[in-house]
Amino acid sequence: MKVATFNANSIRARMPILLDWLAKHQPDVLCVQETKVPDDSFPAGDFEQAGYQVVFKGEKSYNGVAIISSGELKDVSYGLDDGGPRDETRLVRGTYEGVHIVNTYVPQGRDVKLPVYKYKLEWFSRLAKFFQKHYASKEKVLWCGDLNVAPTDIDVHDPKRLLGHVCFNPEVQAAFQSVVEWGFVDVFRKHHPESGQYTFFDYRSRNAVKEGKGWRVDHILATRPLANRSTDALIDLDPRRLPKSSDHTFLAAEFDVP
DNA sequence: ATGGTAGTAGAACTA
Repeated sequence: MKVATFNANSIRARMPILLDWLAKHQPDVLCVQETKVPDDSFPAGDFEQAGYQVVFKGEKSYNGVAIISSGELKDVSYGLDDGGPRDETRLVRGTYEGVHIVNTYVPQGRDVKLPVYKYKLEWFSRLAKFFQKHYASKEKVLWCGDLNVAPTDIDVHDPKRLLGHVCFNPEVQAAFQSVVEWGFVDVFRKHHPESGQYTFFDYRSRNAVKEGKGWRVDHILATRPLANRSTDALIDLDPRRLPKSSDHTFLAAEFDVP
C-alpha cells in the first residue's frame, strides 16, 4: 500500500502537477492540504476521470483538505470533536482497507507572539486527545499532512538562524512530540536518517531547491503495527522544480499490508 | 536585506 501527502497550495492551480504525479506514482491514498477551494468548486470530476475517488472539505482562499484514494474510503469525517473549534477544513479522516488515515493541516501560527500560535500549540494537544479517543496505538493508524513542524535540527537547512520560528522551536517541537508519543513512528526518518531532506521550500527564496534551503514539515507517521511494515519512504523533489509548482512537494511511503 | 514570491482575490491576508 502506497500512501502520500502533498500541500498543494491551491488544488485548482496544481491540477496538472497532481494528475501527472498520480499517473506516475499510482498511490493508493494521497492526502492533500491547502486546497483553498469551496466544495462547490472542487475539481472532483477530474480525479474521478483519472480513476480515483476523493473526499474533501474546503473554504474560499484558505485551508482545505482532501483524501484521494484508488478505492473506497470508509467512515469519513471532518474536524475535531472536543467541543472547541471543529476546524473541518484542517482535518479529514477515513479508513482505507483497514488502515485508519488522519490527514491534517495544522495551523501555521504566523508569529510566536500571536494568539494563533497559542492556538497551534493547543491544536497539537487537542489532536493527542483526538487520537486517544478514537484509536488505539496497537491499531493501524496513519497521521499524514502538513504538520507545520520541523521536529529536529536536521529538519531545517539553518537551525541557528531559524530557531524561534513558529515551525522550529523547542515549544512547538514538544507539542508535536506529545502527539507522537501517543504511539507514532516518523516513517520517513525510519528509512532516511540523513540530513538535508526537505518537503517545503519557500517561494521567496529564489533558488531554494538547488541550494537546499528547505524545511521538513510534511510528515507521514504510523503506529507500530504499520510502521513495522513500512518498506520505503521518499520525498519527490521533481514536482517542486516544475513551473507553477506548490511551495511544498510530495512525500510518499510504502507499506507491506494487503 | 526583519527582504523575498505566490495564491486567492480583485485589497489584503496567509504562508
